[in-house]
Amino acid sequence: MELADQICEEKQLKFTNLRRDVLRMIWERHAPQKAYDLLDKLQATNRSAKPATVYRTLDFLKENGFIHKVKSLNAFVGCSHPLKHAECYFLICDNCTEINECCDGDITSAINTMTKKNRFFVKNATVEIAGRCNECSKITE
Amino acid sequence: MELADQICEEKQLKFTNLRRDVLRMIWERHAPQKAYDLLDKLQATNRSAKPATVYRTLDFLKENGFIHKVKSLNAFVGCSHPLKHAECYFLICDNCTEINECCDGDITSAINTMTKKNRFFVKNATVEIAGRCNECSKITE
DNA sequence: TATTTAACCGTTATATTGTAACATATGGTG
DNA sequence: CACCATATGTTACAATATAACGGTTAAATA
Repeated sequence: MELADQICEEKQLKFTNLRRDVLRMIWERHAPQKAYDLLDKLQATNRSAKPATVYRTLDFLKENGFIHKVKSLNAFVGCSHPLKHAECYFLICDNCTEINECCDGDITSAINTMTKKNRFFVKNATVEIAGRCNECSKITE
Repeated sequence: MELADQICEEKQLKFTNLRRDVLRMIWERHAPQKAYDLLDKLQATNRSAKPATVYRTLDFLKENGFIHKVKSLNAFVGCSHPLKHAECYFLICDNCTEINECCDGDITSAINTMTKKNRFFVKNATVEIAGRCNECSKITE
């Protein structure tokens, strides 16, 4: 959060209460959160919140690298290093729904090699790996 | 399509007209197609088609490895090698919307190494790379 | 052949996810 | 203060997806 403050100041972005609240909510849980769940929470203190309120705010946070959208879940998680927002890959446990952001250079360079071979110019790579975290792999089937 | 026929026979799956039609529609274009677009096309010949019709059929095709869902687009593409359906990665041109299925061992092994390091047990890896294909990179900004 | 059963499909309804468009407020700048 | 840009409020709706139930079909077994 303090980092977000810093970055907004540097980039001259308006880190309004609304944006601050939503980012805080997202960081409150370790698991991806749905837009409409965030909306419910928002409405607890901000009666006028509507879908557009949430989606606009999420857009701002996404564009500025503070959060990621997890596409396989249609849900949102905080980004733990907004400054190098690009090479972020996710490990998503389908039992406990915890999510783990990983930045792996080997994956990045494998992607780069592969895309170069295909003469493809990458803007953005989505890597979302679903499975079981170590804890959950022991317990349930 | 013939391959699909074969596989269904081997696996004792019922490759009904509906399923066959939807798979054919998906293969008709090289770009990912939306569920509701497929529904529109279906309704041209099959008045009774409803959302559930399409989604059920897509589920069948997905579960049996004939198609992929492209999560970053909420759209569906044919799988070019249903028999080894696992290590499929996508290059998605955001200009012409063509999509390219790639099976890259280096990416797979980078993912395996990374997940092992994190003691994570992979069930399924989604890799969707957005950018420009060679053609489109020359033309538009 | 008759009976059973499981899968497939039709149908209605509704849930979930996401945007468009326009009005109003707010805060910085000339 | 007047102006402008950006942010937010508000209404309406579009797009994506699933639940639930009943009828039909086709294959399997008695």
